[in-house]
Amino acid sequence: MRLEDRKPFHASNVQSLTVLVQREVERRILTGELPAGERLSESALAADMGVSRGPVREAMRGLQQAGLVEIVANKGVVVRKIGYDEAVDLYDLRGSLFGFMCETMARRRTDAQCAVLRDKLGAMADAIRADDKDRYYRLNIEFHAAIVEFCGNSRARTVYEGIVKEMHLFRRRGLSRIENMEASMREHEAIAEAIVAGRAEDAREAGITHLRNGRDRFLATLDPAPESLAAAGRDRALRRTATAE
Amino acid sequence: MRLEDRKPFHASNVQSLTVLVQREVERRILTGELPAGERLSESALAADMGVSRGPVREAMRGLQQAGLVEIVANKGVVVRKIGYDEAVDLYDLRGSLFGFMCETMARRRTDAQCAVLRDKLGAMADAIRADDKDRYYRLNIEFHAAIVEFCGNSRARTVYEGIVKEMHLFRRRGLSRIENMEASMREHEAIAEAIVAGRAEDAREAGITHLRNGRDRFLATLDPAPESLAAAGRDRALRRTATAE
DNA sequence: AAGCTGTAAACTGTCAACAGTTGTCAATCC
DNA sequence: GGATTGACAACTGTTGACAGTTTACAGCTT
Repeated sequence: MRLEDRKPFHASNVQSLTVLVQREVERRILTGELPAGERLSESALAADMGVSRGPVREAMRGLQQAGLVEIVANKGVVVRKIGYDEAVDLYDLRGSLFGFMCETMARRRTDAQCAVLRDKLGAMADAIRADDKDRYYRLNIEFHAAIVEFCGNSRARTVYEGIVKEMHLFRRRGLSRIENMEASMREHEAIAEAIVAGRAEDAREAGITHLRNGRDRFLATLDPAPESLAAAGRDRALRRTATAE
Repeated sequence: MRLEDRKPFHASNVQSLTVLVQREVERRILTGELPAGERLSESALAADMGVSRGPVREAMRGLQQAGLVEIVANKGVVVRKIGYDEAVDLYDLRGSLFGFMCETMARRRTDAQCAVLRDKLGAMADAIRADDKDRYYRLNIEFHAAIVEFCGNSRARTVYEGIVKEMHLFRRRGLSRIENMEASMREHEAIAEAIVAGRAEDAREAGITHLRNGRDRFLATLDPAPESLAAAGRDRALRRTATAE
């Protein structure tokens, strides 16, 4: 499939090859088609996609800034590898940002936005009753996306979405499973309730709590959870040595 | 001055032209040498720095991802222009991040790090006694930088520093002035105290408060402060029309 | 046999040239 | 007179080629 064939034609869809290449490589990384640690050859990518090396190089530069690849001078570019501690840091940062966005949306919410949140919640409750985990997972993503969008802080949104992408670099399994739908649902309800009521501080805490629980649920599924996770005030150098992988 | 002459030679300093160009253009943007809204010509930049257009294009791609420039297909690159509302959003986001970093440092702090904070505070008190605003300003930056570094979350640091850079795109004056050193000092003391004591939640709130106050002090100096700032729950579209500039 | 050295292949960094697009401006038509 | 069209200039998008570096491997030395 040629890159240009993806979307129906429209003037605004005519992008530079750089953008197309960047999007495609990003997709391959996020789907795991290009696993973390993989070394990327410019010429190989260029040949594979039928373009010259220029656009590929530019795309790599963009992906580097986005944190998805690392570029070493005269050696090449590799898909970033994320260790256990770094993943925990990303989870925490993401949680803090999500809390901020919940708080911000609570301050700026409109009735229409609140209605959207309520709709999503209703659909999620339906999914639970039908025991449809896949549908619940999709709605879960939509619920989060709605808050991210409605918070209205576009820079926060960019940063948040970048971090979510980056987190895909850490392991791959488990990311699309929600074991305890009921617990997840209760947390969503708490978030939505606080936002709708305009209780900004409560919304922030509910958002952070939700992601912290999600983090713990996910990390608990990992092989031998390094004890460093629980220990507070732990030394940085020490943690580095305990890096997963 | 040639780009290569900046630093003493070391193997790790041998960077690609792309990196050198990106750094140089970033410097010109942050110093205001290239004002917001300025249109950048690849050929002109390339000629000016004595390189070809390739590295310049790659550097532009990096600066775009960093939020410092905007690239429009087939039209060119312009230094990003930030309006009033966007600046307020950036301040809020930065505050939230700084709070997160204070909180995180409070959890992970070491004695050596606490000693550094105390040293900075002492030096700042000296600067106040000497009524040396410039010195206080430098130390203020160092104090913030220390927290950013000691929080240990490297991704948070990257994001935070990127946002600080981006904020330079909004106006330029006033950014390097601190009117009320005593008030600023008290806030710093509150942050440091909470961190040293390990009171993470207090540290977070002190950090957020500090930046919120800084934001208000700065925004208050702007010409006709749009009333939108004070109004909570304000409509997004309306705010957009009130954009400064 | 283990380690070192030199050579060659492969790849990255950079450049200059070509192709395609956008914007300008003057001439033309209604 | 105003709007439209066409050509020209300037610039961006892309390409292929060349130079310098890294890496792997074969051959040599100890």
